[in-house]
Amino acid sequence: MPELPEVEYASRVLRDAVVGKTVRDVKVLHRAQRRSLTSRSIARVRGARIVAVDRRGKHQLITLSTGDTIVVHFRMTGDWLVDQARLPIDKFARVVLELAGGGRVSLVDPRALSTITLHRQGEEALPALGPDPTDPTLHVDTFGAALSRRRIAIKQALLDQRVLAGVGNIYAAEALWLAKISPRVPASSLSSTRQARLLEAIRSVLAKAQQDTGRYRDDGEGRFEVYDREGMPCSRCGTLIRRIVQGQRSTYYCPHCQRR
DNA sequence: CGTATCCTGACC
DNA sequence: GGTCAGGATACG
Repeated sequence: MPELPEVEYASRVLRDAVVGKTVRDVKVLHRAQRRSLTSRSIARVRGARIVAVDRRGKHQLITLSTGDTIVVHFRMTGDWLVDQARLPIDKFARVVLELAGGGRVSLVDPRALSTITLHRQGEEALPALGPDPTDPTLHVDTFGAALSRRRIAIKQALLDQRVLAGVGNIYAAEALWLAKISPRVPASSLSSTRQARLLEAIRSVLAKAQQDTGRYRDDGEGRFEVYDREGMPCSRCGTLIRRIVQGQRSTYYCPHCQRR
């Protein structure tokens, strides 16, 4: 469940659970995570107090009293589980933070593709990222300039975190549908009018998702207009939604509303 | 630029 | 048994 709105929600859950607490111990339960979170890193975390939790794009940043920063990325299937250290561990727990006082936060991730890394103070903790689309100071011109430099399909440009941080496969498709833009047109070909319409659509789709996230857990039909709706009618025109593959990711779109 | 790779589970 | 999955990176 992790695109910007879901990660924003998860980071709030984490913040409420850990800020002000001391890390008693860290346990890495899967070899995939051990590659990035070494026993040397764990030794630096143990005993530190958690000062803050922030989000940037799909990354969560945990600031420690030592000045170090833990960066967590959920990739496809990561999430937090907050409970007590005395309870049985979740089947899919990959990394566990045990807190002083008996609290526990588990990084649960069936596919174990999540990453968790430790960065020293002053060291760059994040990869190169474009602005968050939710940042109100982001101006259309900045977004447009980033798009105009890319000849790749607009859908793929939206997935490039250096263009915008936090947009993933679902909301890229949803935003393009809302803006009535074909996922296959070159990013650089969008007029400034369409650039503006697209940024607005992205913001709208993310804001709506943010409202829904956490409020109704998951379930659900009817959450998306095009994503995972191949062969179903477009809610605007009735044309059947189509699925194509771009950069090894599924793209869903309405071939009528989203012509080039 | 496209392609393979990291993992595991769900589903056909 | 094969395919697909809300992500990103390393490679040729």
